[in-house]
Amino acid sequence: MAKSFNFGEAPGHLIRRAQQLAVAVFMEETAAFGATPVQFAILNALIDDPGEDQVTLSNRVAFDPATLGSVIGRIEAKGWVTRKADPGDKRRKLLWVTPEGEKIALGMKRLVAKAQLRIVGPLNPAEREQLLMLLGKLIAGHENAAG
Amino acid sequence: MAKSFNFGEAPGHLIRRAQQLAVAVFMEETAAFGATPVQFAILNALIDDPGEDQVTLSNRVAFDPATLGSVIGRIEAKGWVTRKADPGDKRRKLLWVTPEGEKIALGMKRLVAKAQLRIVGPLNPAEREQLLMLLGKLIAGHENAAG
DNA sequence: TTTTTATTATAAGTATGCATACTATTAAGA
DNA sequence: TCTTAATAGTATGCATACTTATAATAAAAA
Repeated sequence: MAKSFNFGEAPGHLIRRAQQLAVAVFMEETAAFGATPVQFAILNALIDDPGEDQVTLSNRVAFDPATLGSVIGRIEAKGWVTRKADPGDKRRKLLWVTPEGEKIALGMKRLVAKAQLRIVGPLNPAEREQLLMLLGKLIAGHENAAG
Repeated sequence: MAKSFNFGEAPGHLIRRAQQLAVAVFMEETAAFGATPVQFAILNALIDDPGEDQVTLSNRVAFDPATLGSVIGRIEAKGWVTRKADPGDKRRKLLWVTPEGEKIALGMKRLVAKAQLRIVGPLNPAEREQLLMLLGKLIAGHENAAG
């Protein structure tokens, strides 16, 4: 039977599936910590650059600012980060990771690395490098086209 | 400064970014129709296999059954699909695309193909094929490991 | 300096995506 | 047959994710 559109092999479909399983593997490996991939990414980014404002952070990790706000609200409620108003610009709220949040991020680090390895597990080393290179090029190409 | 974890180059991060922009391109190309990638996928799948039940469909397109239910609820409200109870098994609800839904799917088809091309636009033909192959292998590997 | 524009954060609305629980129904076993 | 297990679908809760709107503040322009 003639398929009306071969959706199953379309880039969009494959990328969605890959994202699906990447998140699943991450959550499986780090279940003990109760942090999602996004939450870990934020903690991690803030450990590298403490006192960042939400917009700068959202650009750095490629999150929608509105989404980032709600995510930060959740990890703030967990006591992993704190928001403090910038004295120099009262519109801004600067973000810091709490000792508790730092403990979580550090504890997860090894497991996250393991998860990342598991995600590309079905590929051999050469293929892994290829995939990361191609995804990087894909993303860079769209970034340049947009911005 | 030593980064605590090189998240920006991790497979999970790159896959998330790719998914992000793939959806954005899809929505941009097909904005006139008001259907999301998931909604289009469902319409399309049901055109190929009319009268399918929700669980079978959810397996075929790799959607969570609970999510699929709510998605179908929305496109049913739009009048694009209808749910009819299976006389042979009253638990099942069989799905059909309405003429209106078929019109939408057909109208979108060309634009979706264009979007898929745009998604891999930054890559040359050889790289595109490589990427799809690698993603396919990645997904297949995890499917076999899980099920 | 007053008006306009831009920026930052938040809120509201829509749409996935998954886990869990619950109902209805069917199938399997004792 | 009666009980138990499995299945299909729905509902609920949590967590993204983006768009648009709004409020507050800041910066630029008239």
